[in-house]
Amino acid sequence: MKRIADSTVRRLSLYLRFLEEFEGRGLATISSDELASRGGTTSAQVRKDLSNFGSFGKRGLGYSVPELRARIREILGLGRNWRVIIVGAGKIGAALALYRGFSQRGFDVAAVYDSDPRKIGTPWDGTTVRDIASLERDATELRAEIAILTVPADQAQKVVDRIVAAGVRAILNFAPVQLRVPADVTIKTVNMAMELEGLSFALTNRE
Amino acid sequence: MKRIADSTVRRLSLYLRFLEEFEGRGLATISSDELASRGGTTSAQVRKDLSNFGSFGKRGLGYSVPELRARIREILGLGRNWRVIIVGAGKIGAALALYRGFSQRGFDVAAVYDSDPRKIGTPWDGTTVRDIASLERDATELRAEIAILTVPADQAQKVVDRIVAAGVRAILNFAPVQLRVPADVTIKTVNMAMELEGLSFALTNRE
DNA sequence: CGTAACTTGTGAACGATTTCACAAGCACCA
DNA sequence: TGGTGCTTGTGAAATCGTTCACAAGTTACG
Repeated sequence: MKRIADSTVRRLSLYLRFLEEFEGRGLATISSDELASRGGTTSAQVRKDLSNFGSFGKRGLGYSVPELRARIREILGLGRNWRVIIVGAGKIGAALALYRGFSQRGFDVAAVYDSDPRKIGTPWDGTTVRDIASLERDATELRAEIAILTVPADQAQKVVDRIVAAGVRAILNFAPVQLRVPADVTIKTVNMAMELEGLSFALTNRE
Repeated sequence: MKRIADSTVRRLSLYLRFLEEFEGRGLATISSDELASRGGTTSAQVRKDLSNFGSFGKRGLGYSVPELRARIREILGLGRNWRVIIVGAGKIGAALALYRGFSQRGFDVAAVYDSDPRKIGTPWDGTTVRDIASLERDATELRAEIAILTVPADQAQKVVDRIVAAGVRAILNFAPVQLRVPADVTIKTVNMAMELEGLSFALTNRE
């Protein structure tokens, strides 16, 4: 399959959100132009993005909202539920676990891990915090596909190696470090400091 | 000034982190190649990034670690402290406020806002939660440059309009919606759902 | 002082992504 | 049925970002 740009995938996510909103309002069809203006892009961009995967619209009419929504869900792999583990039961991990959007969107938190003996065994939103030492041992039981990493920076690489060893092939990293993973593992890093510094740069270098 | 790519700014942040680490270890100089391999990029990329802002290296030798660190800090606008307000005292807001890296890196939390009467007035890490209604009134006192937005999606646009009205020109948005702001306001959106869907796409469309 | 080893800074080539522009398809209506 | 108005899908052009490749500067050393 043709390589798809990361920016395209992000926009598909965005379109999906708008389509859900439009469907909630009972709209039957939508044009690439309406979708574009809602998402801050252009109609040509919307059509190009979609054309990577087929042709879903009707000339002269636009796109059927429910159909396009279904197609994008399928493209993004949201036709099924994913098993997620959260590694690091600190403040950020807790905030994420409580975020309702998660399970609503088909990402089920299967387990939460920590290395702190004071946290291990404590109750956590219907389950209990597990010892990070049992990560590999639990792997066959849980068969998690996605890991969310919220451990301190200095432990992140060590922990991510074990996550990969446990068979997880997609990682969302909140630790403020650059992690190394094998080529067949997808990792996305969300780095607060980097975002803030981007804002600082923008404020400083206004013309 | 020449327009700088977003990707360049993100890499500068990354280089800065490495330089701090190297300086901590007492290294005096570093080559573009070492910096590159540490950050998963190429030496040409490092040099091109830096060349946007001047020439800081010595041919044959590389870059002085302390000097380059100082230069990048200056470029990113980190030579001063920034006043930050957190709008939305929920779980995510709380997790962020407690994140130590913030103040360490020169981003001072000047105030926290919420609209929930049960939260307003409660103590919060040395200050108290303020009523979001007083946002504009507080503006001249606080002179905040950056706002971190962690309110529910359905309130986000309304709140962001008020943040802009209060004179804030840079916003880090955690609400899972696309926000509209005037052209002179910089907004960065961190959207968990979008990141997870990116992982879902990657897992689904492996060749 | 000359040469070898190394590394920067940067035009030019390349590759990827976005925008343009238009033929072709569809619905509606007279 | 033919004409009008609208919107898609997509090559081609333009723009943007990355990689290549090499001249030129610097140090080390005999």
